[in-house]
Amino acid sequence: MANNITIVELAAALGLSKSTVSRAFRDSEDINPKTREKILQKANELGFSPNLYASNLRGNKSHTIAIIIPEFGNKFFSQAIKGIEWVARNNGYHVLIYVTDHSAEKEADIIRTLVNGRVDGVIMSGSGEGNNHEYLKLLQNNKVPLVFFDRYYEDVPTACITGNDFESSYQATKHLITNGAKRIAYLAVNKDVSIGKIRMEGYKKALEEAKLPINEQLILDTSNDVHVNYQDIKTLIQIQHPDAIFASVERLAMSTIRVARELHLTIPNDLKLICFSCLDIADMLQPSLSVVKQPAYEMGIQATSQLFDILCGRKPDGIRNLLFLDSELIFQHSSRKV
Amino acid sequence: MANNITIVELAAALGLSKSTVSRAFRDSEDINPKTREKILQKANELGFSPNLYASNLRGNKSHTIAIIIPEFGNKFFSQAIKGIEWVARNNGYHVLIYVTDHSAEKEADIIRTLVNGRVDGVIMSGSGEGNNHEYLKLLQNNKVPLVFFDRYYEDVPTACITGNDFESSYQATKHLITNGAKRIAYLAVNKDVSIGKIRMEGYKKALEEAKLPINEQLILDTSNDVHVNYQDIKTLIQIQHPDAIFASVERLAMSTIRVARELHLTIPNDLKLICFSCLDIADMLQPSLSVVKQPAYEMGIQATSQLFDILCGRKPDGIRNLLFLDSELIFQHSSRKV
DNA sequence: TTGAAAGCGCTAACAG
DNA sequence: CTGTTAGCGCTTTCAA
Repeated sequence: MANNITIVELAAALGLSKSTVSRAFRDSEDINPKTREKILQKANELGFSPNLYASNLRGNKSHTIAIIIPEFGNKFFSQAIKGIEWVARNNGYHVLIYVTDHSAEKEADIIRTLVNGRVDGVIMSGSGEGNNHEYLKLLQNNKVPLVFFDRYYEDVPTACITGNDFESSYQATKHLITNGAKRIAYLAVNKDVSIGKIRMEGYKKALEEAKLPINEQLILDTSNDVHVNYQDIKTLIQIQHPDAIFASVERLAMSTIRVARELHLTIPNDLKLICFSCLDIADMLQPSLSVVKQPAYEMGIQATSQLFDILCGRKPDGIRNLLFLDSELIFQHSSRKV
Repeated sequence: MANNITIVELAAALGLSKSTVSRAFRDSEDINPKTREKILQKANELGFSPNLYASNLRGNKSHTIAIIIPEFGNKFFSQAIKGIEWVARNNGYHVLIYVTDHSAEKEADIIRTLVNGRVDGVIMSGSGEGNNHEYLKLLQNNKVPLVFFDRYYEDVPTACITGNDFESSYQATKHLITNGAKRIAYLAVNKDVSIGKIRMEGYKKALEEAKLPINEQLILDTSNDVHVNYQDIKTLIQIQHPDAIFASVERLAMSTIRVARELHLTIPNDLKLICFSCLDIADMLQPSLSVVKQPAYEMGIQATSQLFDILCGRKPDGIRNLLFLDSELIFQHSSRKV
């Protein structure tokens, strides 16, 4: 709860006016350095600091940004947030965090709480579902710039930092083919989000190029429920007998490993596996896991830098502007020919 | 940037007074439901929402809490934050996040930015270093309650949710002994923080009970630099030849696995390993990793609930109050007798 | 260089 | 149930 002592009391204690005290806390040069010194010292002594809400109300800005992400817990988002927090702090900004659990509805709710001045900008990885992104207009109407990272909506014109997912998916799939795979299953996340679609297109391109059939039975659209996914993956493997799996996100690969274990299938002998993941211990898994590793931290840094570019007027808002950062392909045992 | 349209304009557009409009947005019952409906509808139409900073300035509260943690990226903190965010949102609160990189100085800096009304409460896992926690008095002076989770400072009287670390460490060490270990090394984090000390005490108790010597050479106080730790662990193993290692945090166990690999030591044959970790794929590692698994999500939930208890006056602030949540001991291959 | 005064947009008595 | 009014604590002209 805000400070008890106010600028008026501080001023009184010093025999000055509140305007002078106020100046001491701004970058104002209209003040005698000695006076400022005296004020700052007294403030420190009395434990005074200017009330944030009064300042913001006058100044009309919050020095706060929001991060909105669909899930929390994998290395990708952890790293990205770390980057975001770092840049924000260096710019004297604070960071609010929101998790949607992949619910577009929650996403919309959150957005609605942000347009009353709470934040100066938003960095978001989209939760997908539906394609009505009207609520994002709220941000625009309130001049709150938005920057996407990783998962963006194609119909929303704004800056966006993402991976070179088409190319990586293509390369990853090609790698599986090179290693002898012929029936490669693709585990998709939400096809409504950019990455759901694009990663799949890379996969399809590799198949086409190798003259392998694109079998829709081998493409599994997954949910956000880990148990449902487990069952679906199990069924897919039992019925379709793929010889390789390309998981578009880490958690699907983990479920795959558990299913394989239950079905007594050996990776990579019976089933090859590769996935998108930022796990730093992929090489310690049994078997070591082949991954497409996105530069998560860098993505966070870039997204936030772009947001500040917009906030500082160095770049315009509301312009579609995609920046692709290269992922690293790390081939280990899980995808290798045996 | 805040909304352009104000409560006054909305009132004008409806031919009402601004107090009536204000009431429509509070839980006030002093308003005709029909009027409220009309107001809310018009507000929606005009894209109005009450300016946050004006409300906060009047109401003297921010509906925001802060999380301060030393590091970011391991499952423990991810899960805890998830719990915190969940409870906060259910209470209509927003969550600011701050990472200190284990720097007590940064921690103090952050605290200083929080006492101007920015937050109503703070949830923190201490970064340790030094034992001058004077800066935390700032919070108390400004009536901003603080709740610790996991890593607390013993000299700060406040609520604290942590694991039953003494018991878990004791059990984990005992387990290593039962499985034949005689020279058990302990990898400590910062001994200034509660967990650094307490986890080590559990380790020592188990040794004493088994009449094994407590060898300070086998206790490694680690830094926050992964490379330095790697070297130190390597040196420890090469010179002291421990037959087991108890790592007090996950990342130290990961470094140990890498060192063992470099030195061609097999786990658990040449070296047994157990550690504190919330990793959900500990069983997929090679070898599967024995862990002390703290209820991270639950800890976040409990810490935040307690904070709200204090905020709502259901509990007093500034009282030392430790709550211990039981960890789960999961023994897998890395610590087993061969 | 400092002070006086007018709000920022909203809330909460109080009166009607 | 609705309107009037007096601030919340600060910033920022404008005048001194």
